[in-house]
Amino acid sequence: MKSAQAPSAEPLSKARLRVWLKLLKSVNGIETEIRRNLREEHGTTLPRFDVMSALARFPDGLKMSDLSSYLKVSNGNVTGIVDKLTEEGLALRVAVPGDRRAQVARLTAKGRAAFEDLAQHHEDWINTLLEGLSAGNVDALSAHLDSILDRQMEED
Amino acid sequence: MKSAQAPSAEPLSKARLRVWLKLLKSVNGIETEIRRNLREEHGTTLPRFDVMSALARFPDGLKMSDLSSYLKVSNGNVTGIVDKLTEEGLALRVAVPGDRRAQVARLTAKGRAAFEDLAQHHEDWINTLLEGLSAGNVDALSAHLDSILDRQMEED
DNA sequence: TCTAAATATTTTAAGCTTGAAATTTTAGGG
DNA sequence: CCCTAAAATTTCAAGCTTAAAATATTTAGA
Repeated sequence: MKSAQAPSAEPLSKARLRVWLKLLKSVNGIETEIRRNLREEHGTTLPRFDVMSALARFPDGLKMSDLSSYLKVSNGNVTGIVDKLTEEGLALRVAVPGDRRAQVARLTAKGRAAFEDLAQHHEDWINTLLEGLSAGNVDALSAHLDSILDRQMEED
Repeated sequence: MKSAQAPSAEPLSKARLRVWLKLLKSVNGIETEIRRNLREEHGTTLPRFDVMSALARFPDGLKMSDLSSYLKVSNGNVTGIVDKLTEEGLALRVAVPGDRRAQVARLTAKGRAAFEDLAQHHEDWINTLLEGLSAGNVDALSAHLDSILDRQMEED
């Protein structure tokens, strides 16, 4: 007895490769535009925005190591970015009582205000860039991404 | 008379922002794994793979400027990468007859062989990373990405 | 022919990113 | 108490990336 599925002209691995390239192109296009907006309209960068965004979610601050694992970047990376934000008065480091190795990074009031402004514009940019997606499209796309993300959870 | 659409607890812009973050997470997760495989198993990097991949598609070679616009990166960027590939005997620059400003970058035989090996592994890695997507999922996801990409075409 | 603008590429400075090494501090076993 | 391992962070070297400046060449117009 034959297989239930029709023979495909293209193996599934090729179709997956093709959709991967399309995924990459979509994300890179949006990311390039966001970086351009951040630079030209706000004189900042995406890594800085990402760090500020993480710190905004944790008003009590985040240990440097928690910040880097949250953002999935190296420890050394966040060191430099927090250094710069601190020089500009947007963030600060606070000693952790009871552990002199650790420090917690926090946004200053100025940093919070700057982030609120950036975040609103960021949402607007994304809303425009994803104009082609209806509410239904968003849900369907989200479900497909979940099946990719599920696999990533497993491997750690 | 009331609007046909039910009031949503969450505005569409928030839903789009959420799916954008998920898109980013999916792509970054896959990309990190590909970079790790390229580094640990083949001693190379994604930018080098991308350049080799572009050159492999154009056996007669690509002008440096065509290469950078094809890859959507800066001119200066490909200069450095082609320099390194050339030092290693994987690529070479050929003068363009009739225009002494321009040069065409090409893969050497060694470069083509190296790329074939990388490309096969790359397809395998993607096939595994996207294991969660059936053929039908791939097509549906692809359609959604098209509606994002369509918009990117417009703005140039 | 001369020359200004356009084109192709490389160079440069600044910032991002990583993995690995170095530093400081803490924790635990003897 | 001592000493080794683990943990938190920073420093470092190397590579990627960009925008802008510099260089070289070609094109087109006066």
